[in-house]
Amino acid sequence: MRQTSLRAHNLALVLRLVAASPTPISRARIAGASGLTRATVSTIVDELIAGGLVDFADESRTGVGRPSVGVTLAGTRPAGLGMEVNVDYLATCVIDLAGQVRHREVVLSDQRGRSPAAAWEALAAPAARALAAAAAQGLVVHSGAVALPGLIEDAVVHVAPNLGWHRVALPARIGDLLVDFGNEANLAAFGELHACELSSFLYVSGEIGIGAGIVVNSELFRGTRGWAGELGHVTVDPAGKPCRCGSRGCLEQYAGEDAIREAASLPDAAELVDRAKAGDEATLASLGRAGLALGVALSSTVNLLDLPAVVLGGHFAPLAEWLCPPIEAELRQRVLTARWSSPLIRPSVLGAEATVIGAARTVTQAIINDPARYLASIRP
Amino acid sequence: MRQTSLRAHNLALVLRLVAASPTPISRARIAGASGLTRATVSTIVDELIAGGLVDFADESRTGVGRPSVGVTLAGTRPAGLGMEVNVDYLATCVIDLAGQVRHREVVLSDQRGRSPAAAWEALAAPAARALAAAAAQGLVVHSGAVALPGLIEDAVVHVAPNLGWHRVALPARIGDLLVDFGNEANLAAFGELHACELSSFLYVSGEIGIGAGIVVNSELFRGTRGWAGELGHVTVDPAGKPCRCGSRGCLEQYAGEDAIREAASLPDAAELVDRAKAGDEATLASLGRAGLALGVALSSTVNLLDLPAVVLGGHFAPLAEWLCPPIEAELRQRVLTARWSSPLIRPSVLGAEATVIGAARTVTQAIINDPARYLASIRP
DNA sequence: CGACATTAGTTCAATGGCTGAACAAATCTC
DNA sequence: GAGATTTGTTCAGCCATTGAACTAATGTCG
Repeated sequence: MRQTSLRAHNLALVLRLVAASPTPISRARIAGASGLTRATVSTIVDELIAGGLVDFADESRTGVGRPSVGVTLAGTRPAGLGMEVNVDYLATCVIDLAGQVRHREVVLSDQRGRSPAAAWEALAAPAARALAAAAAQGLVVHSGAVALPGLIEDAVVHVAPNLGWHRVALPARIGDLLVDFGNEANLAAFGELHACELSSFLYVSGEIGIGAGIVVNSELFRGTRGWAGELGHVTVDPAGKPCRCGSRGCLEQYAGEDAIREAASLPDAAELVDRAKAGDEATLASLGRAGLALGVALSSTVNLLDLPAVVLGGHFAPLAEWLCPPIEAELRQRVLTARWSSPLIRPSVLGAEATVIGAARTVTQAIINDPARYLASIRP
Repeated sequence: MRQTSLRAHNLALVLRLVAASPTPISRARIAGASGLTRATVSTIVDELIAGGLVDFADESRTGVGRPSVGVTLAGTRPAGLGMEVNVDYLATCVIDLAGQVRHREVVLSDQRGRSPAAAWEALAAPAARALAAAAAQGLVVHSGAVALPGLIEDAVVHVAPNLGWHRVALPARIGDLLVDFGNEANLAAFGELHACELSSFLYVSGEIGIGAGIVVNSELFRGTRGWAGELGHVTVDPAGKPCRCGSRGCLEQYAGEDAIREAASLPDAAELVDRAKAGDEATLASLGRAGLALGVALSSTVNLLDLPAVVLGGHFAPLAEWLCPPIEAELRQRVLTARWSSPLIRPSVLGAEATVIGAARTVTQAIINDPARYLASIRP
C-alpha cells in the first residue's frame, strides 16, 4: 500500500460518512465518527468539494457554540445511468450521487428472438433521452450500467436463456458512454439494499425466470465468477417436472411466472393479482403451491447462507400477500435456526424499479467507494 | 484510517508474501511483488524479525548479481493450539506459523450426554500435553481454538444437537490459554483451504451430522451470524423422511452416517469401506442412494453459490470412490453452468485431521493477517 | 450587557512512514 | 581483473496525519 492510498482511503471514509448521513453533517462530527482529526477532515472535505462530490449546506446548526457548516453530497456533478434489457421491456433511469431518481422511463419492447445488436440499437434512443434529461437538470452522467437476465462474466454473456442469447460479447460503450454489465437479480438486490434498512437478505427476483441476489452485511455476494443466486434452478422435487435447463424439479417449474399462470389457467400473468383478490379458487391454489415450492427452496437457501431476511421482488412483490403464508410455514418447519430466530419475509420496497435503480446505483456507489479514482479521472 | 495503520497494513502485506512463498523469498522480490520500495521492505522485515515472526534463511540464492538473503516464516515463536470436541473423540494439535503440524493427538472419548463442563475437564489433559510437547520443541503457543459440531455465536453455543448441548456459554480460557471457538465444518474447510491448491470450494463435512464450509476466493463465507453451511438440512425430498430437526427430507436422513449404515444393514459404520470394497450389494446400493441425495443437495448449493469445486471430507472422504459417480451425474444434470464449467468433486486432502488443523490454523492465520496487533500484544 | 463556556473550524510545526536516487556489496561473465 | 548485474542500505525529501494553539461564532448566566 502506497502513501497516497492512505489519502485515497480517507477520502472514501469521509465521503461514506457524508453519504450515510440523512441530514448535512458537520466536519467536526465527521472527525468524531471517523477518528480523524478536524484538521485532516477539513483538508479532505476541501478536496472533495474541489472535485464536485460534496457541497456545503446552506443552513447551519443552531445551538450552543459556533454554528457548524453542514456537508452534503453534491446533487449535480456525477450521476449514474442505469439501463435494463429484459424479456418484454427496456428501462432506463438516472440517479444522482445522493441516490435520488432524477429520470425514469420504461419502454415496452419484446426482445425475444431479437439479436443483441438489435437490442443495443433499441436501447440507444431511451439512453439518449435519459442523458438529455440529465443534462437539462445540470447533471453530468459519469457512466452507465446495464442489467441483463443472464450469466455474465468479464463483459461476455455466457447465456441469457429468456432472451435467447448465447455467448454474446458486450460492448464497452453505448454511444459515448462507458457502460458496465450485470445480472438482473444481483443489481435489483443492490438497488433494494440502498432503499430498505436491511443489511443482509436474499432478494428473490421473479421475472420470467427466477433469480436471486445475496446480500450479506451490505455487500453483494457474487460467488467465484459472479453467478451466485441461481435460485430458479434449486431442486424442489428431485423427480419433479422437467425444466428447460435439462434438470428436473427446479423451482422455476413451480413458482416461475409461466408456471403460476398456467396452474391458475390464466392467459395473462397480469391478471393474477386481480383474480387472487377476487378469491378465485384456481389462482389461490396455484399461488399456494408456488409459495410452498418457494418455501422449500428458500429454506435450503437460508440453511446454507444464514440470512435473516428474504425480500420478494419483481412479480412476486404484488403477490406477497398470498405467497408469504405458505413460505413462512415452510421456513418455520425447515430452517434449522427458525425456532429462535425466524427469517423475516417481506415484499420489495422498490418493486419493478429495483433493477434499473440498482444498475444506476452501481455507478454512483463505485464513485463513493473510491472517490480518489474518480477525482483522478476527471482531471489528470 | 490512521497513519500507523499504513505500517500495520504493510507489515501484513509483507508477511503474507513471505507466508505465500513456498521457498525463502528475498526482500528484493517482496518489493517487486508488493509494489513497495526495497528500502521500505527492508525496514518492515527488520520489524518482523525483531518480533520473531520471520527469519533470514541460511542459504542464499546463487546466480548473477549479489546473492539475496531469503526470508522465511519463523518456525518457533507463535504457534497455534487447535482442539476439537466431537461426538466420540477429542483431538488436539499444534501447528507453527508455517503451518507445519508439530504435535497431534486423538483421544477416543464419548461426549454424548456429558455436560459441557465435563468436556472441558476431559479436554484439559490433552491440551496440557500439547502445550508441553510444544514447549519441548521451543514453540510458544499464542492462543487456542476449539472446534465444536454446533451453531456458535459470540462465545455461546446455541445448539450442538449431536453433543446434546443447548445454550452453553463458552469459557474465554482453557487453563491459562486464551481460546476461541468455531463450527467444526467451517474450521475443517479453513484447514483444507491451506492444504490444497483450491481457493474456492464447498467443504462437505460428514460426521454424525452433515455440515459444510463455504470458501470463496480463499475466504470463509460465514453468513450473517456465522451459521452458514448447514448443508445437512437442505431439503432433498420435501415429503421425505422426517428429520430430528423437525423438518422432512433433509439430506442428513439420506446421506448421514447413521442413514448410510442403516440402509446398508451394518452395525458399525467403520465397516462401510470394507464392505464396499468387497462389493456388498446392500452397501453399494446404500452408497448410491446417499450419493444421489448428496448430488441433489450439492447441485442446489452450487447453483446458489457459484462454486467451482466440492471437497468431500470427514467420513465421506474414504467413501469418495463410490459417492463421486452419482454425485457427478446429478451435478451434470442439475447445475445450470455445468455444461461449460463442470464443478470438480474430490476427497479431502487432510481427511479427519482437517478440523483440528483448521482450528489451530485460525490462530496462526490471525497473526499473519494482522501482525501489528500481535507485535503490540507481545511488547507494549 | 458582558464575561465565560461551548463548539467549530484553521493554522502550523512536528512526526511517522514511504520514496527515489545514489551508493556499497557480492556475485557472475568474459 | 574490468564490467555487468542484482541485492541491500543510506539518506534527504515529501506527503499525510497529528496535536496543540488559536480564531470564530454562538448561547448562558449572573
